[in-house]
Amino acid sequence: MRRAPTALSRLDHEREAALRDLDPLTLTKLWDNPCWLSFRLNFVAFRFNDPVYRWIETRYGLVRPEFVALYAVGLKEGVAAKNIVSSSGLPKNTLSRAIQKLLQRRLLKRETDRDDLRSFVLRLTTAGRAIFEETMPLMLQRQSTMLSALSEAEQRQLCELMDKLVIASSTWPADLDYDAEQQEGISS
Amino acid sequence: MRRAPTALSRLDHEREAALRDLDPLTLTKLWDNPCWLSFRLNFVAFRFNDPVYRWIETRYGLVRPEFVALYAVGLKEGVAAKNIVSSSGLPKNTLSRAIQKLLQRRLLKRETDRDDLRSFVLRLTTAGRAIFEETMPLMLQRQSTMLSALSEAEQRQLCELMDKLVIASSTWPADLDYDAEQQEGISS
DNA sequence: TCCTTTTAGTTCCAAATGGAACTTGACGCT
DNA sequence: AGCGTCAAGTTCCATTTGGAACTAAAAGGA
Repeated sequence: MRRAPTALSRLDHEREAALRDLDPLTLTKLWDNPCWLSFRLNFVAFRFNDPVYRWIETRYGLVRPEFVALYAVGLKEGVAAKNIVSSSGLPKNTLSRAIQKLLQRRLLKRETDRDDLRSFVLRLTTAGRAIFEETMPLMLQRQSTMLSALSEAEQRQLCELMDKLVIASSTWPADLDYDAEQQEGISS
Repeated sequence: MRRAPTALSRLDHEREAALRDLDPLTLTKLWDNPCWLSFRLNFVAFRFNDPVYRWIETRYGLVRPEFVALYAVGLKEGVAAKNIVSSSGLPKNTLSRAIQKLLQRRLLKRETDRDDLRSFVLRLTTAGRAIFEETMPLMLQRQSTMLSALSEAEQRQLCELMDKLVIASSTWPADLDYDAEQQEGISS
């Protein structure tokens, strides 16, 4: 079976420590798995998401889609639900409900968009912004905890490589069988 | 507001194309977001996961946790449910159900572990392995589509950087407020 | 050895989820 | 202007989810 480019390399101290702490199946998924990219991405993303969302849920009683919405509005006042939908990948009814909840709790306010009467412009209330600003430093702290294994240069590299992927992503087919058709030259 | 290390750099052609295709909020989350790491990770991971799981669901009628289990057993015959739980982050009852479904559909078989009578050893049936082997090339194709934006050297770099993060992950606190305590020197 | 604590996996049930249909407004075409 | 199509957001409802309690087996003490 094909392996990840780093398989079996660098069997040093850190690696040994990791071998002890991680489940054997995790090790297989990491170093004996042809699909190395997705597992690493999901694994590292999960190590960020899980503590963050658990903390936010216990601290503020906001579930994931609710915080996604609040965070989005915090980053960019005046967005509409549709923007949050397409930037988050969550279904639009889930976000509709999340926004309703945030409106009820007065963490968000909205006014109809005068240019498109179907749409609403979302803003944070003072209470909403307070949560956003309280949370941000914790998330940044988590990020820097995670990045502390890398040098400054490596952090910049990682950022650039991920950027390239994101930028290229608009050219990736939305469907898997389309990827395969491209490869095999099937046109039907 | 702080920005990602790559913010405003490299405003070249690819970047312009991406600016056109992506939602404005997505651009903010990418290049005007102090938490650049998590958004990039989640974004790229989603671009892999979403087509893959949709395809598997329509093709085989397997939902995500079911395929997670099948794939795990495919990678490493003889694992137990607990291994899949700790390597996937899914709750154990969800995986219990997924495995039941796979057993019913005869994609998986299991025997009690003679060393631990609480536990079961899982294996793929022929039908299960067929799905695993049919799916793998498509996932690899998706992976190489995604990586095609990077040179060979960059791909190796990315793999190594993600490896470092994964290896370091065992030292990251499980809880967010613990991260913060570390930073602020709170001991209670 | 007996007893407490932990662990693997299952079951229960209230809550979240997400596909699909729906409502209302915008856009395009003739 | 009139009409068909598309888009933003909501509602409906069957399904999935996941926390918590549970069962049974293993591990850890004293």
